[in-house]
Amino acid sequence: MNSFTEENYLKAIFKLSSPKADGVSTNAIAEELQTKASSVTDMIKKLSDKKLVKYKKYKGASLTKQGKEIAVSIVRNHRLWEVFLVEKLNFKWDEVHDFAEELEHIISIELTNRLDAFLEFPKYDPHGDPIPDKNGNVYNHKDETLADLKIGAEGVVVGVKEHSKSYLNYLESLNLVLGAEVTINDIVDFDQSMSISVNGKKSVNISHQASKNLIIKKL
Amino acid sequence: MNSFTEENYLKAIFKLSSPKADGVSTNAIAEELQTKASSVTDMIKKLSDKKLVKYKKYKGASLTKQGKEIAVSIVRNHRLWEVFLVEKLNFKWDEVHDFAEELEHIISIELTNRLDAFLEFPKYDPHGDPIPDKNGNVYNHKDETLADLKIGAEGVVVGVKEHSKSYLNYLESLNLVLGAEVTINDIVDFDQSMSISVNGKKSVNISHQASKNLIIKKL
DNA sequence: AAATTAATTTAGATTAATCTAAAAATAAAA
DNA sequence: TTTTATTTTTAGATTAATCTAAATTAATTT
Ligand SMILES: [Mn+2]
Ligand SMILES: [Mn+2]
Ligand SMILES: [Mn+2]
Ligand SMILES: [Mn+2]
Repeated sequence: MNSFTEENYLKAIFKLSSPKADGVSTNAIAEELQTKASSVTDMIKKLSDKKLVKYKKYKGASLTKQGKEIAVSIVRNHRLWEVFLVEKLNFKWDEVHDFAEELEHIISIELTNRLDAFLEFPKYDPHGDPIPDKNGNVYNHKDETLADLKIGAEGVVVGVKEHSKSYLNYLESLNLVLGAEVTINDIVDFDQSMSISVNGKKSVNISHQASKNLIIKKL
Repeated sequence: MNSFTEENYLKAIFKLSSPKADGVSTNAIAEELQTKASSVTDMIKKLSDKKLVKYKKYKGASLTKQGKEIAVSIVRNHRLWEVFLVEKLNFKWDEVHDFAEELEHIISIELTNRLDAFLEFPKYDPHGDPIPDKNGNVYNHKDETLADLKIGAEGVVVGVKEHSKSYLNYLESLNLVLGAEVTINDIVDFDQSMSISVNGKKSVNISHQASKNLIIKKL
């Protein structure tokens, strides 16, 4: 068995991995987990001994097949529990992450699959993040954000790249929830802030900081 | 915040406490938690420092008001999650305890109360154990077991005193589930084993070992 | 009441996860 | 290609939870 700590390291390395770069740096993991580089070195050695992580001194860490399987199953768990908390217990999308951080560590394929069935096999979590299927396949959104759109373009909100309470609350106040339709009316050249219409209502303003974290599917 | 370990100690002391005796012995706690007496001494000192446990050297441990509140809220959590797992995810009554042992440590009054509401405020868990209410009140069953009944007596199964998989499976094979009606047809004087009818069906035999762990409400 | 047995506590070690500070390796700049 | 800056690793300490073995206190028997 793996400790919660080990599982959180696997999840962090999974999150920080990209198809291009070969290894995740010690500092990046430390930043993600709010810990120190020296602690990270210790842990990735340990995970390497357990054959969950590939590690070469000074060359960063990457997940083995087995390590990735565990990481994906935890992400699957996390997102399914978030769906449960929003759909069944009526929590808001900004309230569920911390609970899911704990629930995700109850590792049981049987439990996860039954939860999945109970929720009727959701494809996305309350933040638009894709839920990995039984076999560990994840189909991520194209990484197109509101900030990438041109004047006149239209799109639908399909996800967020930032999960803080304050950001999610702010989006909600603008009705920029999942499924909302957006039209770009104007872009200010100076700071790239935008005037947009949400669901055809009157124009509101949104900063670049906010627009670049909103994932959009163009219409 | 308290660690899982600390919470498990509080729960153990709660479980072992009785209105009559004043303190729970070190050895009893060690036995309950499958650990050593010396470890227990260390932990109850720590919980005493935190004012969750009253402790006098060599005199055993008991919960303070605050310690008891925490223990009861964990028990409430545990039993509600067990109901969820059986009622919503269709697990069997012998499959849910270990999951609940983990779920119970996600401490949030809000989460617990919403789960309670979602489950429509159940009074008992899948093993017949009473679920403490919002205010921490628990109404236990009278401690009358099948073994206490006389020949000719009738009763309803309302709970179990033993939660092992093998016992629960055995009961199920005899249809001795919650709500089943039992009639005592005969008692063998030698070993106190019983011949009983379940829901009016033909007589089956049950050992004293098994009958004394089945909680019954007389009709 | 003294001796024996049982229960409990203390002393000292161990393991996991963490940290700070210093050393070593790599990357970037001059 | 040296020098400097950054990143990463190592060395050594710390804290929580555990253990074994020894010492102490309490309970039970003689
Ligand atoms: Mn989340
Ligand atoms: Mn999410
Ligand atoms: Mn249980
Ligand atoms: Mn139960």
